[in-house]
Amino acid sequence: MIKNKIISNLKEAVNSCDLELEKAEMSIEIPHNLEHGDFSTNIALLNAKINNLKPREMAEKLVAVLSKKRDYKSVEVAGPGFINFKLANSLYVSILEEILKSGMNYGSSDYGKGKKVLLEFVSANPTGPLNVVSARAAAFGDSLYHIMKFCGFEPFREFYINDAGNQVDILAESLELRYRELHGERIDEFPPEAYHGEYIKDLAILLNSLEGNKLFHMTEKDRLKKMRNFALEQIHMMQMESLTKFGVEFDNWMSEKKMRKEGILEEALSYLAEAKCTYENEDAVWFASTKFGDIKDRVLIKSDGNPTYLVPDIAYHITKYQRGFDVIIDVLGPDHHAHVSKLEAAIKALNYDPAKLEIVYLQHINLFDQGEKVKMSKRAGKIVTMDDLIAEVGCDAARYFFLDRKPSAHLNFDLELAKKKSSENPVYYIQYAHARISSILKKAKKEKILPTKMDPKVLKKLNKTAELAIIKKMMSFPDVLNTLSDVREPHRLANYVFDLAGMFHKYYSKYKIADPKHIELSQARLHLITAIKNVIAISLQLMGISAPTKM
RNA sequence: GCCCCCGUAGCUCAGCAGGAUAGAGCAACGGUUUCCUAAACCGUAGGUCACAUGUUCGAAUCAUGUCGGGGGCGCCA
Repeated sequence: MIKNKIISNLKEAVNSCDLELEKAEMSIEIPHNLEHGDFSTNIALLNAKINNLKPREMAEKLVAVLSKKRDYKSVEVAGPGFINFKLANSLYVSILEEILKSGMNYGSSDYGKGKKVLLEFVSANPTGPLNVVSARAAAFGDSLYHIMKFCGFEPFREFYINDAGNQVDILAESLELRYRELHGERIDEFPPEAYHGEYIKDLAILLNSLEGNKLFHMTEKDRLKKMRNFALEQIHMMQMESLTKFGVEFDNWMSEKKMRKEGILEEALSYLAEAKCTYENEDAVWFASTKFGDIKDRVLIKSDGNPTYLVPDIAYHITKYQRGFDVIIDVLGPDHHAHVSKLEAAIKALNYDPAKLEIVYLQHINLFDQGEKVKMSKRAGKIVTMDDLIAEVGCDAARYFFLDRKPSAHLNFDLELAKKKSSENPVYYIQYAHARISSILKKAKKEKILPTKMDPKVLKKLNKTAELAIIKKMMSFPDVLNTLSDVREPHRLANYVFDLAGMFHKYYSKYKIADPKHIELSQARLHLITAIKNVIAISLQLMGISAPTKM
């Protein structure tokens, strides 16, 4: 909003000076150094050449016009040709008023222009409890959903259930073995590819309590089918429960089994055949993906007649396109980037727009406890699950720690730190700022110095550097949200709110906020911290973290 | 061999659609409480932004290459 104002002022000035703009995309920045003003632009550096001027000369011409505006305390040329703006205090006041008026809607916008966005995340195999990578995906996807919604996109959350295919058969067989064990059978060698986790034993016990030995009277085929459906259903419920506990919801659960029943695999295959990019070789059906940028051709139908995982994957993505999304975001784990070349090839082959598909890769997580890396082995069934983690550090800390890092970076998760209730732990530091403000407001209310309405004359009392800096920080909030909804990086919000909380704590310890001796000044400050509280609360809400009023 | 991610303070990491003097937290050291929540604050110290070349008014940021770390490359999913 302020930025737009500056841009239009600049363009006016350019016109009135009879100058030209070669590169219209100048930057309007908030300089790190306060001496460089509140905002700064490089317009003259970018466009001096075309006007046959030196950057500083062009900047001076513009400044001559701009400094007549009332919104700026000063407009100056600096360095190699930057133009630095200092805002008039009245502008700060009007910004603060706007923040307060917007309340919990501050920062929301129509920036996304109602673009329909499909966000697919977690999509863990239904063969076991959710692990920490799924937890990271859940925190990431859910926050991105809320942020994009807040920024005017129309996002849609989807979980793809891989409930068909080979690994599901292995799941059924694993359960069968545990079930037979329960009935006294000795299993000498539990196959290495089977699922070894304790949860399979629990499922066997549960199944046994429901069915007893009835299952042995069925044919093997029927029994395995029963095992499979039972395991899938139970594990799916387990996963949903974990996600609910974590505060993560989905708009749709897409079942591969169901899609297969609807004949969507055959449909996908026939589309590819129609596009003339399949062929047979050695009893298998191949996709000529090299025609579309892949490094080698891929098998679609194995020589045993079964489809590879690629077919349902392509079929699923066809549905994503058919459902009319403008943006399709796949949040994938660290071991999936090899899929994408094949998938993209298929999308090109079928003439869908590959630019609509965006892949976000989440990287690995290493858990550390007491400085030691926690060793996990999926094979031996020794993994830390999402439930373990939540039980250990709590939802708030877990979500914050997952969001604090950019998705593409490996994440070292310090369990000890996440459990700490001190300023070392950033999530407490932020929540504490919120609680502290709540407490001050409560006290001010009791002492009857809490203002009931806004008065610009009162707000003008805010003129300390720290106060203006905080307003400036809050002023950038909508921009931060818009940018991160564009680049899909919620970690920027975590960083932002941490900074804001820090600014508040420092401000608090330096200045008395609610002081009955100075009513007007106190009221102005109470307005200021109310605004801070709102911005912190909004940020935490978007990250799925609670904002306590008392700690 | 090919592909993806990472390399910034002792540690964990921000900053990267190019901008002015590179930031924060932790750890280290030294301080702050008759005062609205000390779950806080202040101060000190700490850097060849892995390296090289290029692009330009300007590079931690972009490009190419090198080195180092992590992960991935089946008619498994």
